[in-house]
Amino acid sequence: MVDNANTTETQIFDAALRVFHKKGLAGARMQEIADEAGINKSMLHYYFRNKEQLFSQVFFQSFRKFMGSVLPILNEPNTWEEKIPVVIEHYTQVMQGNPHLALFVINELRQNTDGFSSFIKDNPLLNTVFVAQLKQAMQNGEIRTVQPMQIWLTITSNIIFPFITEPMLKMTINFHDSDWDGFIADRKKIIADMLLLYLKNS
Amino acid sequence: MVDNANTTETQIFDAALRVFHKKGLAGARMQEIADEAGINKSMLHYYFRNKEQLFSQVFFQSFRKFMGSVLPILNEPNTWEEKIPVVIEHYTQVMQGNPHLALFVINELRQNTDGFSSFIKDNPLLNTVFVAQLKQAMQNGEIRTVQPMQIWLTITSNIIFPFITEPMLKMTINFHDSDWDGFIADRKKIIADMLLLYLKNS
DNA sequence: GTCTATATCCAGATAGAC
DNA sequence: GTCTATCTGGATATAGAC
Repeated sequence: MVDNANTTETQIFDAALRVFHKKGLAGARMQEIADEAGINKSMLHYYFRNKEQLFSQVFFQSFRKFMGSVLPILNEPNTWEEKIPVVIEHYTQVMQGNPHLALFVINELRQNTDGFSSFIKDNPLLNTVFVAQLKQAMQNGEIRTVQPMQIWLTITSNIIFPFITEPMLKMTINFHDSDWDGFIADRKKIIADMLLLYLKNS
Repeated sequence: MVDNANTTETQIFDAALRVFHKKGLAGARMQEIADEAGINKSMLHYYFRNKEQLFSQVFFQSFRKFMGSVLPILNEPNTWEEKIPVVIEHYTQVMQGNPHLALFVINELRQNTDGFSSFIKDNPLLNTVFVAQLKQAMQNGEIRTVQPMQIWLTITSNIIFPFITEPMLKMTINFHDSDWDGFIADRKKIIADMLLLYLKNS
């Protein structure tokens, strides 16, 4: 099988992803993407026709990575309680590997709600095994009755928000880089402990 | 005293604030700001010289509203326990009154870390009465020992993140507008309860 | 202070040689 | 497929009349 991982097209795509993630659709420049890819600007148009289409491809891959990558975890055959730290660990690693991903997706989605809504609607988040397990545990009286969406938002807010405000945090307080890693490590445990304690205490 | 609230200059500033909040620095257009203010485009340059300066003024006011407005609350002479729901309520109202504020500040700050750092550093967040009270309670063994920054991030993440992802949430699940208000009302109580439970359970 | 007209620049996109 | 050169539209900014 031929390795197509390093074709011109993928080089452009990877460069575009980096630039769009950092600058957004409005702030990105085709010239900068070309420079980042180390090729000529016309090549962008040759392979992707125009800026809009190049952006679309980057956006949809990013959206899937941000929203879709967690679904398999939520549908695994372990307990809801076991899933929580796994989800936290998952998002931590996604954020660490793609520092601009979350803010990019949130931002572009906010500005172009209409354009993407057809692609995105019917997100199966609320139909996962995880949510079914939570509802069951609530019915059984094992945990407090709360909207599953509140639980989901508690998990994601607590782990994603620190990353998107990371530059601000490092600026306003004196975080050294070594402190940051420890801070995130602590945070993973705190979030899981806090949520479990809340759910089980009725 | 003369009322200067409706001068051309303030009309421009208010219009610029709305447009910059929605579109960001890179996405905003001077023409759109002029249209929004109902005046001629040259007026923007007459009063604010150029786009950069107009943006700066908008940004710094927004930053103060986002970060600075909570400081008085944290320094009031009530207990740390009383402050928590007040802070949550405060941020809820700021978000509801300025739907684009948080994402705007987070975003522009991320893209121009250097440009604003001198203005922003030495944020007195960690020197507030609130943080002093938390440390004291930890020393007394009244609450669990955690970095105050973890507590602060738990409060802000849980209440701000849902607002900045609001369009996404309304898109991916079926939130009707009436549900949303109830969801936020529930959320305020959940966050406070969850955090207090966690802190007091050692 | 407010407007119209215009200068200047820059980014996206295309034409066409190789 | 890849490059250089160029076109075109749009956005910031200025000049200058009133």
